[in-house]
Amino acid sequence: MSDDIHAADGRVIGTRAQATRRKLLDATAKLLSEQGILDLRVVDISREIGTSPATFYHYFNDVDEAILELAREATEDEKPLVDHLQPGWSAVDGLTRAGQFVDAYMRFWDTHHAVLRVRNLKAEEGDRHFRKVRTEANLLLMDALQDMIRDGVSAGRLPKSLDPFTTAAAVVAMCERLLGYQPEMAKRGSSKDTIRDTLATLIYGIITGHD
Amino acid sequence: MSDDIHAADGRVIGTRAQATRRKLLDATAKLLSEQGILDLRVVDISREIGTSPATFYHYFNDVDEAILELAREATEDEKPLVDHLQPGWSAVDGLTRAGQFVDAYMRFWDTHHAVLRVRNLKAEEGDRHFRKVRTEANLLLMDALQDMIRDGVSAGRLPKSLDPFTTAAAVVAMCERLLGYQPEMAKRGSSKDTIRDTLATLIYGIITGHD
DNA sequence: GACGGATTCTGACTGGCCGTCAGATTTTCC
DNA sequence: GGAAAATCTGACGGCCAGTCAGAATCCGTC
Repeated sequence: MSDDIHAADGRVIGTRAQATRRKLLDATAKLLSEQGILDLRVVDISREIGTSPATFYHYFNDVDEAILELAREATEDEKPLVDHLQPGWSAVDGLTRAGQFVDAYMRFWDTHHAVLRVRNLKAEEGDRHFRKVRTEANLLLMDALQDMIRDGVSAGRLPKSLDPFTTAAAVVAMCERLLGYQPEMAKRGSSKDTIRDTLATLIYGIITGHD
Repeated sequence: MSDDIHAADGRVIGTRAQATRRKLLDATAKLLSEQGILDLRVVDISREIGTSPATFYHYFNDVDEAILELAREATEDEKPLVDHLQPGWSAVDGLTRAGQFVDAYMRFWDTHHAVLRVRNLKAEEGDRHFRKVRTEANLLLMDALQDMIRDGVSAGRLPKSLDPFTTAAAVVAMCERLLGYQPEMAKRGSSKDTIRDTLATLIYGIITGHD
């Protein structure tokens, strides 16, 4: 597989075209976070960069394809988060490290939440491509988490009824979804810092079995 | 506020109309779980019950309004779950009780996931009505969870850095989202039972501070 | 510096869905 | 049986998706 960038018809494209494609992707991301997927129209995306819908369809077969590309880019930004999830969180520094992971995750979420929302919707509605992208992204974190959890179980700090893979998934699930609640929680008195500290404490507890 | 059922123009409707409205709601729910929100068309909903789009618009101003109603109905089905979340989970029976809660939650989710998915999407995209419905539904469980968590914190079984409200939100978040991962996890070897047991163990641990 | 082929872009069109409204049909009640 | 109320729908204007033929631009070559 090559890294060349293709138009919708599969042809490799030059630098001018690459710039147009990039502008279309950026406009898609912008409108997605401003208006949401249900009101996203190709006309608007095109207008946003001063071109016509036909141009959009020159680069993408449909809107999904553009969003899928944005979701892949989000996955790239998720990769560095794994660095925070290396085995060996101790009773001394574990909570601090969990906090650092949560900080990084929150930044990642802030940047990409509009796209991730659609990725998750389409994945849950059964779209094959979005499922694949989501699963790959989640496995990045889950593989690392799984190892740490397995350590905790075999050291007897965590109950044997915890399946490491499922627990890892639960941790990712908790992070993802809790941040989705943020705006409503803010209204009821949970500040960003409270969320951060609570999430870090929970993750630290779940993963290591320390309290 | 009365319990009378209204058409889109606000007039109270009779029994024949109520039956039509109900059929439209059922058809909406059916197509929502079959095709997803992005491909949901009013024409299809109407055709499903052998009527015309104009009839749909007689009862709902738009598709959102119908889905909002379905989301409210889901909330009704969520209320009984609170019974499982009464303080006093002990080291002896706590895990069993957590398991019963998870069982009930999984049944609830199975029934309503297509609607809940849209409710959550719209809520996260900032729709006021869907936010309200989601918040109210979540608070049902969170209020009960919060009390249990507060008990755990004041008894010293849970760390003080856990904010009870945020922790309650995290538990709900974990349940909701993890079940969304189910199909993909099944492919990687996490059976429904594994998910159930792991989730129960996690909830039991988070809420009570026992391991 | 202008010519020709390759690349990139777009105007204009078809088809389909949304949402409305006037009026047809059915029910209710006297 | 007939008038009034309730319920339903055919038909239409407007808007957006997606396509295609051809216009505009770019780039290497002489």
